[in-house]
Amino acid sequence: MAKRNTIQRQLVIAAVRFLADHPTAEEVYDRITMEYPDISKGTVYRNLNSLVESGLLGKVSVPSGADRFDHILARHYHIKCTHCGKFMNVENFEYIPDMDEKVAKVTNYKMNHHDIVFSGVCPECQKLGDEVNGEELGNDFN
Amino acid sequence: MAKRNTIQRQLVIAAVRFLADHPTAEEVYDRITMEYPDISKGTVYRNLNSLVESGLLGKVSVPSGADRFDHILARHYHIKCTHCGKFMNVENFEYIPDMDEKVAKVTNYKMNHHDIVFSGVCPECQKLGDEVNGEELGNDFN
DNA sequence: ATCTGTGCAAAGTCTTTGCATTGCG
DNA sequence: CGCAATGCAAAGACTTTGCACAGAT
Repeated sequence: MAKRNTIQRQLVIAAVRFLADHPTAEEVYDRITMEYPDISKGTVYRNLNSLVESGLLGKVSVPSGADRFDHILARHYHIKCTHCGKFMNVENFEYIPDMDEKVAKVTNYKMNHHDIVFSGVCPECQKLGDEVNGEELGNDFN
Repeated sequence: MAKRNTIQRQLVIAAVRFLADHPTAEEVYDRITMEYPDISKGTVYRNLNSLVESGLLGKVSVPSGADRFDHILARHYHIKCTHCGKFMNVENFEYIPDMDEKVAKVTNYKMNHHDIVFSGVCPECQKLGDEVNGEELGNDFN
C-alpha cells in the first residue's frame, strides 16, 4: 500500500506540474527523458496511474485522443476546440456541485462527481475561419 | 459527398438502433455478423464514423473504454458507474443550453455543445457494497 | 533482506488505412 | 460504366503487462 518514493515517481510528478497544461503520458515521458533518458515509458504510465489512484493527480479522458493528466486537483471543466483540437481549462467558471445532487436524486446513484467538456471553436480558429471563408465551422460533432 | 446506400450502411444503422444502449463498434460488429457474417470490422468503423459525421448517429467517448455510438440525437447526459462500469443515459434531466452561452462569454469560443459524464455508484453496486462491507465505494477517480 | 518499482519488450485494445475488388447509382 | 464503398490484413496510436533485476525501506 505504501508507495515508494522513487526518482521516477518524483520526476513524473515534477513533469506534470511543469508541463501544467494537461500533458499526455507521451509528453510527460518526453519531458523526463530530457534530463533522465533511462526512464521507460511503462514506468511513466505506471506512475501516472498510481498517482491518479492516490489522488495526487487528475486524469482527463479526452475524446479522440490520449488521456491527459492534470496537476490541478480542484474540480474544473474543460473545453476543446473542434477546429484545432486544443484542450484547455475553462477559467472563471465554477464547478457546480448542485448538479451532482440533482442527478443523484433522479438516478439513485451515489454521486461522486461529473466532468464537462465543452466543444466549440476557439477565438484563434474563428479568425482563421473568417479569413478563409464563412464555412462550416462548428459542425463537427466532437 | 453523396453517401451510397449500401447494405452494410443500413445494417450499421439498424444495429445501433436495435442495440439502443450505446453499443461499441465491436458490439455493432458482433450483432451484424449474426445475420451478415461477411461484413468487415473496418467497414463497421467506416460506416459508424461516416454516420456520425452526417449527424445520423452520435458518438460518445467513454473514459477508459471504447467509443460508443448513440442513436438518440437529442442532447442528453451520461452517467457511469465507477464500480461496475455501466454506462447509461441520464433520464429526466434536461440538457442545459444556458451553460454554453455562459462559457462562450468567459472563453470567447463559438460554442457548439457540451458533454457531461456523471460518475457515481449505481443502486445495484451500492447494494452489493453494503453486503460486502461499508468499504471505499466512490473513491475511484474515473 | 525484503519486496515494490523499474526497464525492456512483447502483447493487448481500439481504430484507421492501403489496396485490390465489388457493386451502387 | 465510374467511382465510392467493401473486405482483408497490416499498421498505427495508446496503454498494459510479464519477467528478471535494481534499489527504497
